[in-house]
Amino acid sequence: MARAKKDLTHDDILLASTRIDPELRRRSELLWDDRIQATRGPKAGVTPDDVVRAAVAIADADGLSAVTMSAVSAKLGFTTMAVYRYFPSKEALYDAIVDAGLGHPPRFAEPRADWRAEVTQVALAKRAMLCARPWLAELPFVAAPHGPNWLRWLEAQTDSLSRTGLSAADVGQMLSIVDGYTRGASDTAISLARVRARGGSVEEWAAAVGADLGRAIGDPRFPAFATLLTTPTEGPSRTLDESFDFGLQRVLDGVAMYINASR
Amino acid sequence: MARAKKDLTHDDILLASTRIDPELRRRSELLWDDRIQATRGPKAGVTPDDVVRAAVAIADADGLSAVTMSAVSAKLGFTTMAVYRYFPSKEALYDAIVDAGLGHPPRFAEPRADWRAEVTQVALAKRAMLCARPWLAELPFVAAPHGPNWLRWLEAQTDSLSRTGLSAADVGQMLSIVDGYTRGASDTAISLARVRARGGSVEEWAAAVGADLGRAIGDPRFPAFATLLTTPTEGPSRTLDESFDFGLQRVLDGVAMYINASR
DNA sequence: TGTATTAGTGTACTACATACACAGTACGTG
DNA sequence: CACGTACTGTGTATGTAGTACACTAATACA
Repeated sequence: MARAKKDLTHDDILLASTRIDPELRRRSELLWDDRIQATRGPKAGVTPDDVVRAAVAIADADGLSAVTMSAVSAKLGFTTMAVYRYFPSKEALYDAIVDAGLGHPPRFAEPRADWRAEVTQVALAKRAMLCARPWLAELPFVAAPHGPNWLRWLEAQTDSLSRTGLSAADVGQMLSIVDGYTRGASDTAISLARVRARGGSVEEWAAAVGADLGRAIGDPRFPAFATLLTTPTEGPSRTLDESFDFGLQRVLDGVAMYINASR
Repeated sequence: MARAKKDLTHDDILLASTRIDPELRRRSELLWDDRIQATRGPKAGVTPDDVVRAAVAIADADGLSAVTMSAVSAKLGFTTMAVYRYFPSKEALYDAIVDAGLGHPPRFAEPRADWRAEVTQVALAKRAMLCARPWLAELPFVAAPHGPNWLRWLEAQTDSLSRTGLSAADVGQMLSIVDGYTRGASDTAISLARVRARGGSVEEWAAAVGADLGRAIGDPRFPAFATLLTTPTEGPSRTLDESFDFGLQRVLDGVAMYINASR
């Protein structure tokens, strides 16, 4: 079957080097380039990293919407426009706080464990990181420039998955499965973490979510889901974390099945 | 092991009915209540649905950031404040366009297919829907009130998964696995769709993403990922869609394995 | 000792969400 | 049938935020 021209393969993505939007390129460079120390002029009072730290602190304390250019400047003791000396736009600053907020993945213990234990470890750590900084999930990950910390997480998972003996293409595929599940299935916990971060109670959050889902009960349009909600659970109910881990193991069962079949 | 008090189980989420933030409750009601037709006063020029349609059209055409209260009003031929007669805040309007944007899941053919085929069908449809309206993914799904269309998608997946004979709790678990993967693993395609929607070319997007990932090559911090990028693919490379479907099948392998073990 | 360069300031402009008071309209009751 | 009431859309105003631009002051190099 002929492949339509616009059906991009993963390989195509890497033959870059064509003209990139100069603004995007600039934003990306700010995440990677060791900034050149200016020689003339007054000494800078702070470093770009100080700016990022201030912005992250604000996001941690009061959520992403509190991270305004003037709030960051004020935190540093400057007037609003000062931040523009370090980041040309709010978007560029946001790129930087995302990468800073991601932090580092866990380091693997030596001697190395098997791939499955390691992949689980990183996935749980990533989920925990997202819950610790729920504002990260408010930003589009893929659309924005990728910084070094973003790659650190990819590297960790790639490293573990490479130990399976799969081909490079298959490793990439398994990576996207695990990471897709990790990010997608963390949404509920992240939403709870966000409410908590703003001082809301768990009960409040549960009430709001439960009330909306509960509308299914008695509504003829949602019979199966209503049954799901009203059937009492046999045995102990899982916490959100246990539920995530259980699901992860089912996903990894599928991954393992493919690995075994590939040998 | 004793469970800490704050470790919420899925069951706890449903014993709602305690005090809910009145603003949230109001926003939720706007998604569900059949609006009471006012008897006195001038006749409304448009319905709330018209407002939502106008807003969705703007989002489809120019992205979420173009959906401002004045843009929506202008599209309807009104001045800015008119929209506030229909939705008390921009957030409430956003709730409504999210639910409208979700649309309906595909209807299952009769006679019904097996659960796996149906789950695949809905997952692919959901991904296609998200790519068709990439602005949906910019909004926090879980945090916002859930409208009827949101439940329709849940209902479809629940319905299929219920045919497996699993317990209600397990159906819910499998649901969150499949939906987690579906949303998480659609990110890349959504990001591409967003660029396309704004008139950007595929090459442009690929160049930007590829350039950032390509920084791993030659960087000693990312050896495994660099290898992943530089190893030539044997055989045909997958498109993004094929890749998603392949991953989904691996996830469903894991789900099926659990189902078989549960019998 | 200039002179180019740069850090932070001050001011101003724009876009946007939204509060509030108002004008006109149409129903329902006396 | 008239009047009050409730409701729709308007006009105006305010606060917040992002950011352009010109300015002042500081610093190192020629």
